[in-house]
Amino acid sequence: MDKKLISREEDYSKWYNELVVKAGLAENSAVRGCMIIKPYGYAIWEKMQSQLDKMFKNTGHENAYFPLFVPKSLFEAEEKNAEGFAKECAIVTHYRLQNDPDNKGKLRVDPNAKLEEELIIRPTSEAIIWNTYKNWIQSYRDLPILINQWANVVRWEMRTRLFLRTAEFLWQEGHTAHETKNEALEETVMINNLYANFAEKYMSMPVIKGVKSKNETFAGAEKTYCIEALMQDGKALQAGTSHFLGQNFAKAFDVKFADRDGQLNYVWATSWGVSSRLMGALIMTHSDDRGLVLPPKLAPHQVIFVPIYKNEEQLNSITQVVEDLRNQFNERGISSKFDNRDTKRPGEKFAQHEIQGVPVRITIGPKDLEKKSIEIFRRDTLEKQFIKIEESLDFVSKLLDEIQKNLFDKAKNFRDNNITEVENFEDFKTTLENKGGFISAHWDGTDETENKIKDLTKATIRCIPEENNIPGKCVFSGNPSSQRVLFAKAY
RNA sequence: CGGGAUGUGGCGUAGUCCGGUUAGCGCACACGGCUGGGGGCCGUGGGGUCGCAGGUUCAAAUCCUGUCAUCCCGACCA
Repeated sequence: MDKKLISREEDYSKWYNELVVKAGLAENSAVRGCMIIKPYGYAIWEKMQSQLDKMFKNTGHENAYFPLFVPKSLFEAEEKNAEGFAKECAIVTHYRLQNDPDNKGKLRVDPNAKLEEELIIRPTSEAIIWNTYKNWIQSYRDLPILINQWANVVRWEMRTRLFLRTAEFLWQEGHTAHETKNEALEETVMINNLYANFAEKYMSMPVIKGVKSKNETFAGAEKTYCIEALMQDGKALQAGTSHFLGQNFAKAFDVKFADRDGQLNYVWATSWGVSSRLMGALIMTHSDDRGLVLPPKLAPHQVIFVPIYKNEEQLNSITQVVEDLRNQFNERGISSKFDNRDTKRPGEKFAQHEIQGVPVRITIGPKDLEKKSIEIFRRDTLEKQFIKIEESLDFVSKLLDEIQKNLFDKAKNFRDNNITEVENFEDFKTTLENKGGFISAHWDGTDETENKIKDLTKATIRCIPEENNIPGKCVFSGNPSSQRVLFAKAY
């Protein structure tokens, strides 16, 4: 691995890209805009996945799986949704290849194998799922339907970026059907809170909960709730969305049910999702110039043991101590790994685990065994200390909690320091230019103003936060505003 | 799709303007040894259709034409 430290003074996206590759999380694939997620990166994703899955199930949801292909006729049924995704679809038009008569050894698309109806590779699954729900729902007794799907989707974006925006990405998408508007709205809000909770408790990433402006609302939704995070370069990242779909999809796919009074009604719907983009969020929130910094709750292993030895005899006595400690850790729910590769020297191991963000490293060598102590290193503050072996279990257990909390506090502190309230458009522009981050400003609520501000500054309304109802005057138009909203440049 | 740039062992590159020995270097890799508490040292070695196709020439990584791909900046976006 290159010895050069990753420096934030260089271009931030270059820094980010190098970090992702060097930490062994992912790399660009030969297929345009697609990414290969390597085992270490996937292990982190699995941690997120299993935690989220648990949270969904605790709130009454079940997993299911729907097809990758969406027939075009289904896709176009909900007009706004179709329009929103039309420009970024991958489309299957043929089903067979044949030997190319003009080009020996090559294959070509068999012109006779054209599909009667094209298949869209799902950019999201509302269409195919609602076409299915139509057959599942007749009565209020069939409701609610609370389903989540773990899947890949494809969006043919012009410009891509590892984890943050790839042509194919992994996500979960929840699709629920409800008897009443209120119930659907409650579901939407509940999920948004669940996402916020996950981001803050597990990713140690502070988020702002709120609602999207009309411009930024999901295509086909009535209302989009979201969680927004701030990255270290001052740009905002949409980390998760939860949509109240009203009856739009029910009407588009003709999903009616007999209500408690025997009346036919359209069902009320929600959909919500988070994606492998959260990996990018995790990386950009905590990493430093020495690499990744993982919150203990999402680290594939929380503790890495590195032995220092000159001969096999020494290694054997170290191994005994390590195995004993690992058993104790395991019983306490602390995951660990013993890096006893004899193909790498200690210095290189230190560097590797550091760039991979392992929260705690324990080094044990002959000198330590003599003193019955071990060296404990924490990744977040880079501090080392020596601890008696018999005290190490309690120490590490507390330390992991402390790291988890410290990462959150640090990120929150940064975030809070980068929310600036401005009262006029001049300040708006200079703050955005010089400081970045979120700008809290009054807005008259019109698309027109939002678009003009976007054209002039590239900043968009990231969200209309909850719990902020003090009226004022729009920073751009001077017209009355019901509350402050958060502007930022976004990923 | 518009503007810009770049394609040379696994990775990063020199050489291209001004054609001329066997295409050079660093990292990585393999072997041997010294080592081992922060990416260590010495020695030896393997690995290249210079993106692809065509042309000019005694001679092409280098010049010309075409083509493909990738990256950056815009429009688009989880």
